[in-house]
Amino acid sequence: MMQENSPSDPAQGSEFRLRSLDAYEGNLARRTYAALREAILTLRYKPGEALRKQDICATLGVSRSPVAEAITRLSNEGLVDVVPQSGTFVARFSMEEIREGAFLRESIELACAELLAEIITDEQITELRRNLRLQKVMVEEGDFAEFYRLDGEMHDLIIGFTGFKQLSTIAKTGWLHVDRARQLILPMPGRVAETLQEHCDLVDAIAARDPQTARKAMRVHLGQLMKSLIPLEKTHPELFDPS
Amino acid sequence: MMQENSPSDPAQGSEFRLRSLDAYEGNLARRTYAALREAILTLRYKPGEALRKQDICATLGVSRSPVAEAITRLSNEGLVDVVPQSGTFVARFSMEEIREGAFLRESIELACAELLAEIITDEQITELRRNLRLQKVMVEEGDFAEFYRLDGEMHDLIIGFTGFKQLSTIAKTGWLHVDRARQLILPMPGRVAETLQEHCDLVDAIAARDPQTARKAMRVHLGQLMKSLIPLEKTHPELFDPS
DNA sequence: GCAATCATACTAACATGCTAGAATTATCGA
DNA sequence: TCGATAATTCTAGCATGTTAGTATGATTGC
Repeated sequence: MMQENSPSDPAQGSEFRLRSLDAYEGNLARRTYAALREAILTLRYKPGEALRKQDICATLGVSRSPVAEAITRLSNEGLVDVVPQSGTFVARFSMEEIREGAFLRESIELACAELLAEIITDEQITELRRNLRLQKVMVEEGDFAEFYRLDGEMHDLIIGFTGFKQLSTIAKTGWLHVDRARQLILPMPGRVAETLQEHCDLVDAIAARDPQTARKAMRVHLGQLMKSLIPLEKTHPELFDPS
Repeated sequence: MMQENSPSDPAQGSEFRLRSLDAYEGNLARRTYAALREAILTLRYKPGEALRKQDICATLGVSRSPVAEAITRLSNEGLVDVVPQSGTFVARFSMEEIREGAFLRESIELACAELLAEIITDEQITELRRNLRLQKVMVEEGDFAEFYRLDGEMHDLIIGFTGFKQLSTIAKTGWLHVDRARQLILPMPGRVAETLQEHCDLVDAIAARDPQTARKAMRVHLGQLMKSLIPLEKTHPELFDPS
């Protein structure tokens, strides 16, 4: 199978793309997984690119076992494609998968919002509003990276308030593909401000214990996001699955 | 860590519990995973029991590598608990996890039902009704195993009709814990008939393109199921997580 | 008889050797 | 020059050796 790793590539070769395993915790396999995952999600490994086990082993200073286990996990999440007896390749974007991830997260969060309408406490609402205030500051300061971190944290809070432990992980796993694609769009101050407003609307609806409105707010929010992602398939066709 | 594998156990020891790998497909690791998974879900391996890698290797006739990989995957799904440097144990039931699995599936299916209200085709509705007729036959014949298989198939159909490919897998993964616990309750003809009726209500609502009613039907359906599961924690305390 | 200590037998985790098959490159023939 | 074929060099997958840490059971000291 041809996987077109353009040979004339600027040979970003030797691995400056993986953070040291010290940055993570757990056993070697888990840390290797975390390092690879981060590199893939931040596009330091490009979609379609081949993953060279030997290089990874050398760079991280571990044997093939933990690397193999890490790759298995990445394969389960759909971040890499394993071709038997041939090679492992960073998965290309697929608009279908992106839609699916967004749909999954919407499903889960809508259900959570609905549940929360009955059980959310005032302290929890306060925590959400505190997060929103920080988001506002980051928008004003133009610190988009931190804004997106807070964005993720807010969604985590909403899901976590239901008391379910695994749900957030599942929602995030589906969200992976969306997150990776989002790396490609430069944050535009105007759009970020809109996003913040959408977050406020969502939290307002939850705080008002109004699941119907929360539903609509979530719908709008994700709809806007998808609208910004769809053009990517035209502007970066080489990163997308030929479908 | 003490895991109390009562030593005076009737030594169901030597492995008659794993089906031959021939019954599955994929590479050895995947087949080993499938075999173990099936044995755990059908309670041939009991919650809390230690998983002996060596026995598994000997029974299946494979080396430790594929077994290790299989166990890693089971661990990710929460079906086994790995204790570093000590052992691997079949996860005990946890009512919290069961609730969570049910909630996840409900979330996904509700969202799917809502989406389907707009896009479902007549052919798809026909397929659902065909499945329901078969369910009815199985209830009448008392073939509960086949009824539950059709049950699962129906849910798969509903999710599959949205066109999303991975969603069904995710819903099923969450549902694992529910399914395993369900093995403990003997199917009562009366309850099974009720279940069938609930399925009919759900499909009717979807066919009528009425997401609100589908919502309620799903709620009722899963609520009934949970009601039958909750007593298990009292009747089989040894299989549950001390929580 | 009982508690603390030590030896033993397990385990998960990791490292590494080997094999079959795929992709690439080199070689050869026209 | 070009196309087919053969050799080489990759890979994933599997088997197995090694190590460090845990639990268990025996032994000892009281």
